[in-house]
Formats: sequence, structure tokens, C-alpha cells
Amino acid sequence: MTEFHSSHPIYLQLAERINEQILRGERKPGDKLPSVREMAIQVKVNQNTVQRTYRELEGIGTVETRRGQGTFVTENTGILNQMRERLKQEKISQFVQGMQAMGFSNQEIENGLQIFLRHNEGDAKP
Amino acid sequence: MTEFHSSHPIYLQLAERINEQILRGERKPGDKLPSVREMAIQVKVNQNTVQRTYRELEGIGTVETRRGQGTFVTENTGILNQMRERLKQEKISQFVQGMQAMGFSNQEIENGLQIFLRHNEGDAKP
Amino acid sequence: MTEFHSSHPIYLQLAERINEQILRGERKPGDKLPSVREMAIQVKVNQNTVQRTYRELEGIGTVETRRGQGTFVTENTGILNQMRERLKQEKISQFVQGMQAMGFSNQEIENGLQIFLRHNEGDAKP
Amino acid sequence: MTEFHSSHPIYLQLAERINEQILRGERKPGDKLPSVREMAIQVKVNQNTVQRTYRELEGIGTVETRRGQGTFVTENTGILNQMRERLKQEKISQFVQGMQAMGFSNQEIENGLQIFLRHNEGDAKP
DNA sequence: GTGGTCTAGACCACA
DNA sequence: GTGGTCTAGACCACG
Repeated sequence: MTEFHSSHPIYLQLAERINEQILRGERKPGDKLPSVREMAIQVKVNQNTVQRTYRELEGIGTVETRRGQGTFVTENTGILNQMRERLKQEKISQFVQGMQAMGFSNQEIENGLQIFLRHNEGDAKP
Repeated sequence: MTEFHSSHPIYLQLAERINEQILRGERKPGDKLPSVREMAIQVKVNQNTVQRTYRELEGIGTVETRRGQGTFVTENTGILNQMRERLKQEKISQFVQGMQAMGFSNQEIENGLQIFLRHNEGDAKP
Repeated sequence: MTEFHSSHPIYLQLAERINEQILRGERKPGDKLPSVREMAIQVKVNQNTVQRTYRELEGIGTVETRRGQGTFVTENTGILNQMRERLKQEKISQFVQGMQAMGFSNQEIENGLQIFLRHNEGDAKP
Repeated sequence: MTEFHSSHPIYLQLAERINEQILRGERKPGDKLPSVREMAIQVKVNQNTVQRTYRELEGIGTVETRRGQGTFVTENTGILNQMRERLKQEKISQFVQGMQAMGFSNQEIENGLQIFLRHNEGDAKP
């Protein structure tokens, strides 16, 4: 369940995972993240690795750390919404650019997506 | 013009770039790629890096090396079409997964894409 | 209003703040400081933190604790004046050193300061 | 010569030191910094600590790192000049605020600085 | 208990 | 050779 793909830094994979949990609303503004030690045990990596992860998230702005108290999901919901929107646009843009780079027309892209979504309709988590 | 993003191996970035040129039809089946030396100069990287790139492309199957003659785009157009289709599905799948991971519904994904495409309608390279 | 910068110990930030109030004359010799409990509530920090702050100020000499009565601004105005002068020289010295470390000449330092002061002439609190 | 003050993280002290060398022009745009290993030996700290330092500098923008080649002073002189100017204003502003917080008038600040500079006239490095 | 820093030592991918 | 990542283990300041 908590395993990592090799070749991409663990601390970044973990950061991404947590970030998605935040953006998806599974971790809400103000929520306390597990302490560095605890998280390290949970995901079975070194404390230092978790440290880097939390610092990365801090840099991104989705997380704040209060000395001696712990690390918390930022209560600045504005930032979270901005980030959600920004990431959305970014992913769409990258996707389209990638497809165009391979020579697909906008029509093909749109159709391809629709077919894919119809195909997997029941799979999205409810 | 020929710059590389850091943090992702240069040789893979170059491989991807060439691969896209092939899939897009800018390099046609049977075309000769620049020699390792020449390519290294053109894109300003180490020859070792280009070597790895060509080996990578060979592994993928879009390129063939003929000893003493050089490196050529494969004339097996079947492979190219398969690959195009495979990459297309892959990119779509990754895109959708990424969006769902951030909590977007299929509706939002489809709408987001349509809006983006309408917005950039004239921008596709002619 | 009462927020703290991270990465610098809260108890020192608080000590500095109170010290400045004393040196500025907002808290006068003999004035009673709020009790540890009260101060802790006012600035929303742990009582331990306020304790350390008061101990720090005692060490500096701007504050005296009388058992059972509370903590008071020292009535030894001599000390306050000495401290004012000492801190002044210290800050100037640090400032100049920092500027020189970045390669600014004395001329640039003096000019920079004058321009800044002219620019903010009306802003000093009345 | 290369010792560190305690209580302030070594990696930040080192970053500051290098940054000042860059801003002062002792390390010029395009210059290669010592490799992580070499620097670690020179200043007698662990490689990891130097890593953090270089990363910090990267974040600030005064330094760029090219995979497999090393870490270099950015050739973007625009950024360096901006930073110099920004830091200058920042330091002046902090200085003035600190002095005003202690109750000194603009006159006192200016005079204090002039006296200090006259006093140390010969000390600035030529 | 919490985050932060540091060390020693190891391994990897890249140029 | 270069930077990057990771671990194990330690110590510290802060709340």
C-alpha cells in the first residue's frame, strides 16, 4: 500500500501523495500531519526523508510547520484553491502539448479522451 | 532553442524529442539521423549522452543502427503506428489518473479540456 | 498583531519586543509587567515560553522579579540608558558590517540611508 | 578562518558566506563552485551539509547546478544586481526599523552612523 | 514530544 | 568526477 516507485525520489513521491490528499480534501485545512517520526514509521522510510518531504510541501505552501507543535495543513484555503486551479490548468496544458507533439489533432485528443472516459465510467471513486 | 529541463535525464529528454519528431512525421522512415558526433554538437551535449539516447531509441524500436552507415528511422511503419496508438492511450490514461488523483470528476476533466482547446484553437502549429 | 516570525525562537522575539517597549519608554521604570499567565494568554503562546522570556529579560537587566509580587521594569535608569547606547552601537556596527560584506562602500551606505530616511520622513510614528 | 558560529545552522552560514562572495564579485558569473566533496573538505563539514547549502543558494537564484558537471554562479547578472539592490534596501529598512523601535529619531540614526563611519574610516577593505 | 541539524557512510545516475 | 538520495543514529532547541 505504501510502496514507492524507484528512480523517482521517495521524498518527492511522498510529497506528491500528501499534496494530493490535501487537494482532494482528505486532509483538511488545519489538520495535523503525523509527526516526522510517526510518518517515517508509517511509510517505512528514514526520518530525514520525511523531513525533506515536509519541507518540500512547506515550500509549495500547502503545509505550515509550528515549532514544537507539528506540521499542519495550511488554513489558507485561498492558496489551496489557487493551487488546485493552477495544477489543473498545468496538467491539461501539458497533456495537450504532449499530444500535439505526437501529431494528434485537437479532434483526436478530444475523441480519445471521451472514449477513454466512457470506457472507465464506473471506475472513478464515487 | 535546444535547452533541457534539469532533474530529468538529458538523454531521455533528447530521446523523447527525437521520438516525437519521428511520430509527427518530421523524420520519415528510412531517414538518417545525424551522427552521434554531429548531434552532440547540434544540441550541445556530451557524445556519451547522445549514445545513450540512440541506444534508448533502438530499444524502443523507432530507430535502427546499421554498422558503418549510421542510425536510421525504422522503415517498419507498423511499429510506428502501434507506438503512436500505445503512447496515445498511455498519455490519456496518465492524464486522467492525475486529474482524478487531485479530486476532479470526469465531468470537470472533460469540460476543462474542452475549454482549454477552444481557448487555444488557433495556436496549434500550422 | 501579535504574530511571530518562524525560525527565530519565539521567546527571544517576545523578549526583544518587550525590551524595545521599555527602551522606547512605553513601559516605564517600576511598571509591572503582566503576569506570566496573562502575558501567555495575550500573545497566545505557552506559559513556558513567557517564563523563558522573563528570565531572559532578567538576565539582560531591564526587568526585575519580586517574589510574590510580579515582574517589574527595573528602576535603575542608569542601566536602561547604558543599554540604549550599547544596543545603538551594536546595531550600527552590525548594519555597517553587513553592508560592507555585500561590497558596498561607506559612501553607498551613507547615501542609501539618507535616501531611505528622506523617503520615509513622515512615516515615523508620532 | 573557516569556523562557524553555533546556534545558527551551519548550512545557512555557509550559504550566506558564499552568497556574499558572489554579490561582492569575488565569485563571478559562470564561475564553478568547488564540488560538494571538495567544499566539504575545505570547510570541514559533512557533504550533506554542503548539499543543503548549495540547494539553498539555488533556491535563492545565485547559483545553478548542472548535473554531472558541477555548481556554478548564475550567469544571469540581472538577478544578481536585483538581489544586491533588494538586499541593500532590506538591510537599510531593517536597520532603520530596529533603531526606531528603540526610540531613536532619524537625526540620531543618521548622526550615529556618520560618527561610526568616520571612526572606522580606514578599516573598510580597499 | 516536535521539528531541525549534523555526521558518517553508502549507493546511484549522469556527463 | 559530479550532484542526488537515503539510512542509521545522534544531539539540540523549543513548546
